[in-house]
Amino acid sequence: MKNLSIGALATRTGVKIPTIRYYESIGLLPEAPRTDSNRRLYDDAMVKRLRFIRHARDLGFEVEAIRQLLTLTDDPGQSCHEADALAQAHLADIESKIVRLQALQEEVREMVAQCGQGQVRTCHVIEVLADHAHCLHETH
Amino acid sequence: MKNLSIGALATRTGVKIPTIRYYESIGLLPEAPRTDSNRRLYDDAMVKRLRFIRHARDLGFEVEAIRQLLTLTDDPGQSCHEADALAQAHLADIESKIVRLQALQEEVREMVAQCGQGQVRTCHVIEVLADHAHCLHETH
DNA sequence: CTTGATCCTCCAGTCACTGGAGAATGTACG
DNA sequence: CGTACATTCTCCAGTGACTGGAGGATCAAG
Repeated sequence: MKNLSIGALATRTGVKIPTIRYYESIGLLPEAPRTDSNRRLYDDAMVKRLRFIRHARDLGFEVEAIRQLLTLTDDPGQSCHEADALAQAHLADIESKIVRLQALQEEVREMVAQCGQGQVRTCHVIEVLADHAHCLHETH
Repeated sequence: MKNLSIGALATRTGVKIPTIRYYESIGLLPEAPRTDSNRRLYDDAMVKRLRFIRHARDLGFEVEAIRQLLTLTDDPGQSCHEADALAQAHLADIESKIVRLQALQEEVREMVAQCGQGQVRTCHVIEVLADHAHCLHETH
């Protein structure tokens, strides 16, 4: 699909209009071409890019990390050295997030199971998520 | 360990001192007891609670969600009805995050593998993460 | 051609921190 | 015991990532 308005882009991605303009202003999205009357135009490629940004933000990645990931995809001929190091760092980060989410999931499930027996009794979500063993690459 | 200073708590959890005070100010941490000279005192329970908060924030949960999760654990006798609904909602959210992280992981891995052959060639991180099928419970 | 929806820019507000100023307190060494 | 350096205190201003309102232009339908 070509020539989407900013509103159409917003409904297709779940990203609010002011946020889309904000992403453009900080360079996460390229400057959109405009109509004669100065309105922004988007296409399917932008829908995909914006959905990617939205998911990554929702998963706790900050804008700078997303910018790096996007550079990786925007610049297919770039040197492998930098790209690889960057990708490895992000992989470690992703792995750590998955492990901690799974621990959290397990604990909430257990809590719900106990709940089925009448009351939320002993909950140790905190103990599990606080476990330092789940911090794979962090320095604290 | 008892009677930790705010600095000791900060180094044990990786959370900065002003952030700890901020969490107290918004009620995520209880008001810490003070020494005669007005300095905050913490114990191991607070180390665990704070590590939990840090991980959850890092995983993209917002403060309100964390507050709810903490209420679940703080209040073991609470009614099951509310707690269960709340926990189910958080479980769906966690599941969705895991799925999207795994898709991202897969794609970055593939990108790195291609990288081993010389260059970052065709990268479709965006396509995968942008896939609407990965949005399990969201309305967009 | 009017009416309502959508868009524009600009700018102020919110959430979740982050850090500096200035003052008080603690700790360590000569 | 004093003095020097570290740590803490409160208050307040700044940052990152949005979020939303004001005021005005433009578009699409009837």
